[in-house]
Amino acid sequence: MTEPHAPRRGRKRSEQSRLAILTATFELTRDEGYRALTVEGIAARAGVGKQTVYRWWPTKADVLLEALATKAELHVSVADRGSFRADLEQFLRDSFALLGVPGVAQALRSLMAEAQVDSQFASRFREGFLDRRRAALAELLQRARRRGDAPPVADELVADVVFGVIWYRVLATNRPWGEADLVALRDLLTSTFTNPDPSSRIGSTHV
Amino acid sequence: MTEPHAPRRGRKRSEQSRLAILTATFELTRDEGYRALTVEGIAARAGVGKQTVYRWWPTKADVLLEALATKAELHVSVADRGSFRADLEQFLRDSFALLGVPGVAQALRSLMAEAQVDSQFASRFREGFLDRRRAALAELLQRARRRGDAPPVADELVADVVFGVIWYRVLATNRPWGEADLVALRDLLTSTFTNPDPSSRIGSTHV
DNA sequence: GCAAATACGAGACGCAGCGGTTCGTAAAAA
DNA sequence: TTTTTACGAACCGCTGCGTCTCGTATTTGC
Repeated sequence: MTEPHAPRRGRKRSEQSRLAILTATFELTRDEGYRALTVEGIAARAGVGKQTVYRWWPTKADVLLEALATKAELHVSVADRGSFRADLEQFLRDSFALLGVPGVAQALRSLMAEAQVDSQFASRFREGFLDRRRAALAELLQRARRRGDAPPVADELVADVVFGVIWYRVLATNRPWGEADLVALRDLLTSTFTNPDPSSRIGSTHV
Repeated sequence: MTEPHAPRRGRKRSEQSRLAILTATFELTRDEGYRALTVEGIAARAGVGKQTVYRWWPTKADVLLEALATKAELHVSVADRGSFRADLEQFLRDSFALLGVPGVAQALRSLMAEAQVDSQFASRFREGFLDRRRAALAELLQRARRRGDAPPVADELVADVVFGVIWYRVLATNRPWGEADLVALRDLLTSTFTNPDPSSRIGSTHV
């Protein structure tokens, strides 16, 4: 994600400095907030020159993105649990657990905020995080389609609902998660339902 | 929202300057992006002293929040359309239309981003925007409960899904809205469910 | 072993924007 | 008419950005 270099001669990149930068960035964001995160602060805390940060990362948000990947296990289990219902439940459980790790929610909020203001970083954030999560859920859905127990809803909508609810609560409300939330969301997306008014399809703006 | 003053004597607040500031702020954000929005730039464009901005608003985000309320009709229709299904459809239609107004989506993304980084502003953003929208939807849901056609899902979850999907698409994907999105979301939330596995209520962590 | 190449920590630079202050002036109420 | 408040304009010190330049350390190619 950060290695466009393939040096042939000369001193090698210091892995120690790299890790010190990532750790300092993650901890500073967690403890002081993203607003207080500065490149100079990162360098000072990591015992590193500013240029060493600028040499390897385009913005401090990119440092935080990599720090997040390093500090927290972002892997979501895609193990087959027999049914889409169980797979989805585990996916949600993993996601909530990740958000419960100190600093992770803070980092994610900061990254999403930065993505709103820096469109270049937004692309990298999508590729480096958002799209990967979406791909993981898509894998569960494809397996469900094969199995025949996929929800009667477009995959895209399922993903929008899952990630929409999670992100909205993180960004806008900050309500903590409970087991009830998990069950409710799982049940909403794994129930067979019948449309009470099949005639009201597209275009009926009014009653 | 911005009037903590109740002046008794002396020159009155200039309504012309106030509007010039709001217009400049909205247009600068729409055309140049929130990153390029500075208090000095607002003042220059509005033909106003910097202090006139600082006197009435705590941060530039608060100016933008008020500008949004001034420039776009934020009112969501809560007119009774006979069924929750129709009410929800209209709510979504209004929301999509609002997001289609040039500059509005940009402003909302900027405000949400700022709220992630400034917790004081986050409170004001919630009170001044997020909570109002949620209250409007809650009104539709209460009416549906009275009528008996509310969805078989907790009101809070309905709100999380509606706003979650909308915000997630605005913040994370930026996919445009189509009629199909509206129908899909409406149908997801206004269908009768049958849970395929009623025994798996709370607590069944595994299959 | 030596030279070229590259990364390192440290610190300097000019720049932009912040948030606050001080002008002299304009308007509105007592 | 005096007092009070808001106004546009300009200035201040400060912080952080992003770049650049040191002298030094480390690694590969010759």
